[in-house]
Amino acid sequence: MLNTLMTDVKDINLDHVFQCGQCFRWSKIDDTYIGVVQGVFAKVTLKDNILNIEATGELNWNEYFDLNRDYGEIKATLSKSESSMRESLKYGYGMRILNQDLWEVLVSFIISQNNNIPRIKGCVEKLSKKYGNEVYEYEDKKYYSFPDANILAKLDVTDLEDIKLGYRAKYIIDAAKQFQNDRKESDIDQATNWLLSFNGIGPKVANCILLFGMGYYNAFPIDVWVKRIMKEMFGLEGDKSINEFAKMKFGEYGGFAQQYLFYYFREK
DNA sequence: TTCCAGGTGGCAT
DNA sequence: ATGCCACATGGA
Repeated sequence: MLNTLMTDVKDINLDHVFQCGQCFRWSKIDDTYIGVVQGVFAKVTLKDNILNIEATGELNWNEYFDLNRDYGEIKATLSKSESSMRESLKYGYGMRILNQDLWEVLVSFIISQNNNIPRIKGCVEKLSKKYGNEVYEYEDKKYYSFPDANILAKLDVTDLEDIKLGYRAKYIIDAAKQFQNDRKESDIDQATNWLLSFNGIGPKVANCILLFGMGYYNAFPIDVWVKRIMKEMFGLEGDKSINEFAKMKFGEYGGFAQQYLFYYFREK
């Protein structure tokens, strides 16, 4: 196991990072989070501003946890432009947007449609167990990588019956056939069009993928929770007015704002 | 039993 | 362009 220490880390809390709804493959045992990233098994703890990572392989953890970004500045800016954000910012003070694998995010959020978080996690786990590679065994539990697109592309929907993906199984196999990692989209509009060309990816899922898997931090996913929040806080209804408001109010930090709000209201 | 969950595709206006 | 509605699954 490789041990990595990140000292003096700021604006980070592992519960906020892993439980804010952006990822589905980390589990908590006592104070330790355990997961698999890019085929690397890892145990993560945070104590006294030291992030301790034990992993089975090399990974740029600095990038994964987005540690080069100044979240203090982001929170200060959001707080200034919209004072009613402050409760959410305070509540989820240690949230960070992880730099996750695009393919894993794409599939995970196809699964997320009309679904609940515990079941999404279950589906992603079962998918990994059946079609990923065994990466490590820890305390009598085996951990698996998320399966590559070329593995899932060969499957038939009947192969996925026991994963209980429902009608989403077809979307995932089709997406696996269509997915190419070497793409040429260079801005958010091109990337959005590429995502919307997948069957089973609509505006909401596309925005989640843009934000969590492609580094477009101005993406603003609008789901049932965000609709409630926007109506309650600002009296806004309809995706169009919500999008305009987010763009005007949060600008390049839209994705962060959305995530602080989502996490606070969902936990509340 | 019915309703809901980080929605979307297909079809009718 | 906009408004319904079916869609698998499991927990409340």
